[in-house]
Amino acid sequence: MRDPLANLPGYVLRRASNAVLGGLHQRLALLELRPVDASLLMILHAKPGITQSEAGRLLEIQRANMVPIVARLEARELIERRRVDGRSQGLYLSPQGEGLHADVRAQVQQHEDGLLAAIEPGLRAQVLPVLHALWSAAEKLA
Amino acid sequence: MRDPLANLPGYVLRRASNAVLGGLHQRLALLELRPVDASLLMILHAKPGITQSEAGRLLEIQRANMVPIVARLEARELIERRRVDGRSQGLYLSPQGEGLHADVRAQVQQHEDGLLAAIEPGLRAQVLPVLHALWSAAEKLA
DNA sequence: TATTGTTATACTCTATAACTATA
DNA sequence: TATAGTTATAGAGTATAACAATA
Repeated sequence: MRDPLANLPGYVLRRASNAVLGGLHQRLALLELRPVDASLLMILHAKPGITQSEAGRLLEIQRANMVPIVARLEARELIERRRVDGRSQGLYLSPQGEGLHADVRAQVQQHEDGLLAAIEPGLRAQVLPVLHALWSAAEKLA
Repeated sequence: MRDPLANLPGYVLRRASNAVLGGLHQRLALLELRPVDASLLMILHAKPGITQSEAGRLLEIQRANMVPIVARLEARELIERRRVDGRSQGLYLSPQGEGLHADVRAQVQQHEDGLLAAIEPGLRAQVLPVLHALWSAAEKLA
């Protein structure tokens, strides 16, 4: 056997994840964004006004680790903070942020089109169902 | 929409991978092993005498980063090094390593059985084909 | 009391460069 | 010249603890 771990779903899942993320990383680097930055831009586009903590819970990133991410995007004037109450602040895409979000969407779309094109047609429709099933199965066990 | 990124295969792939790996991490912690340690034990069981560099290429871990992994397992007397020539050394499971490998196999098997049991039966047979397709699609694009 | 944002910090994982000894 | 193993180091990502201000 060439790769003795190739029959282990968990192992293949991780290898696939790393390989796919690597490709996306390259594409997003063209926009000077990391994958996590891009995901936050997409969250803010879909849920404008969400707080930093809420976004962190959605992405499974802890409060403390959201700080440098938000600061980085704010420093580039891609996002804005507006006070909600004394302790919370809603996050919004700035006009530049909306513009860059469109580029992100395009890169993500091209990336995924490229991936799906390299997968046998009969399997394509199974990709998302299988991934969601694995995700929810793993979370149920935890 | 609850999670605006739930339609992105790459995102769901990463979330699924992290969730699955988290569960495996907990199980292997019972054996005081990290996932990468367990994967190396399985490689050595399947390919005794493989060199450190070859194992690294198989697992996509760079030479330099293999050093602490091998040192950790050797310090626990789970693996042995035998010189092949002046610069290479074959790696082998020690008797204790073989014993622990059996425990690793059992934990991995239970982990994956638990996962598959939480997935709709009709989807189970698609899991490995989809993951391999994603892996090889991503590597083709790179 | 619980939550938000923050700081500081530590640990793991990964990446690169350089060195030696050998092929 | 190329490869194996190694060292040192830097960069990410992630985890915990603590604090002030506010709900």
